[in-house]
Amino acid sequence: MFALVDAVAFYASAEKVFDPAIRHKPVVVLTNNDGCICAVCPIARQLSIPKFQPYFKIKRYLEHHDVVVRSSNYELYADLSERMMTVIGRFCDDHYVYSIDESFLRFSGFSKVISDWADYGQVIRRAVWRETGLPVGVGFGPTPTLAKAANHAAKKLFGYNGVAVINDDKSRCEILSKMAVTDVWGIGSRLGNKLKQLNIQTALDLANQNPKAMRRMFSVVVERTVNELNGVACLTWDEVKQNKKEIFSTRSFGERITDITPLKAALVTHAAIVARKLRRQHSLTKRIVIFAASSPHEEVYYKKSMLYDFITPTSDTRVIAKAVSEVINTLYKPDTRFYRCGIGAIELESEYFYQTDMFNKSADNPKIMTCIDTINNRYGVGALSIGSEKLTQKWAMRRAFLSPHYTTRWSDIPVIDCD
DNA sequence: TCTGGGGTCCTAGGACCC
DNA sequence: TCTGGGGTCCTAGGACCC
Repeated sequence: MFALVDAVAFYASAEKVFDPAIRHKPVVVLTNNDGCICAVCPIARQLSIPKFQPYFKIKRYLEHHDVVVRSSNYELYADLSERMMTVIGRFCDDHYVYSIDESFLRFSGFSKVISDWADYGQVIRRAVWRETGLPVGVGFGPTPTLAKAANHAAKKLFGYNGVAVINDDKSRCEILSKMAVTDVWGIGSRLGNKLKQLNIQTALDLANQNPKAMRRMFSVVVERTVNELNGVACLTWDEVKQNKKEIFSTRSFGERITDITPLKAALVTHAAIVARKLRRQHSLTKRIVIFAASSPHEEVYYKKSMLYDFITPTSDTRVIAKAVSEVINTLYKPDTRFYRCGIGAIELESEYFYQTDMFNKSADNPKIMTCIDTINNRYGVGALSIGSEKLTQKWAMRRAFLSPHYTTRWSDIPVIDCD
């Protein structure tokens, strides 16, 4: 049995945890640079606020309906996420954090102990609520795709109260028949449109297709989805937990940049983020892509990207930052209004099977990196960083509606006034 | 006045080489 | 006279997810 646990409108719910005044109000959270709406709480959802619309386009509508608007407080969300995942982890024998607010759980042998999965789901919900103040939905299913579907039912369909279980054909058909095909994990709007032309409307319609025919018409991914919807496991636990094959860090700037110094500072910061992510999954990269670009909405669009190959694969922040120094002059173009930049590690290999080079000594120093990671894990990311990250903060993101860092900054800790 | 997220994986098509 | 294969690498863009 698998389960998928995720938070209801995570960012918006996180904003409500330490701010009782907005708990019963419509709340939305914006993406980086206050660009788009990315989270809509259930109360705000009733106002049919669309996700991923540019904020400035619906600003007036939000004001008119007295909607509380917040910038992304990533420091707060990351910390609450970690607490939430720690609680969830207690209830299964293995779990995999799939994104900041969702986690796959695996239960092997639990069926002998647990007679009622729905009850068990409520136990998990109550524990997370009690210990973090976050509302979560829980979906159980015999395959990861069905667990995802049950999770959808738990949160969106009437009568489930936050927990749904698929454990026989009746519950499976019941839930899948009420789900649109585009609510299935892996079926987006494009595939959805094509499927609708074949009169495949609901998730159950899709489940009833011939898997081989689906493969011929679409892809092996759709075939796998059909099988999974029928309880035939195609994604093994190891595949669900697989390491990333590419790791990117990209960001748009708070304001357009024309100087080379802030561009370099931003890219070195991305180098540090990518290297940290690589180390976390015990990977090294042989090749990275470094890019900078103007806004695609600009009249003349400028984008330059460069590949950089390392002689020996690396996950060392300093080595990747040095690559930035080497290419920055080629990337930079004077009088260009840079809008975003980033770095991606695109050819990864495991650090456990590292092949040394006979003629070139690796510049990596794992001990220094481990030391930096340990300090940053304890005192916060950025406590220790590469000097050129700090050259300037001119590129920092815009966050006009930022809430306090309640859990990660001493000065922001909530105070209860007892008078 | 002007504003438009970020991450991962996959594939089609072009360039180049033998 | 005219025809014409197959592999690798790179890039851009599509698709999906949250």
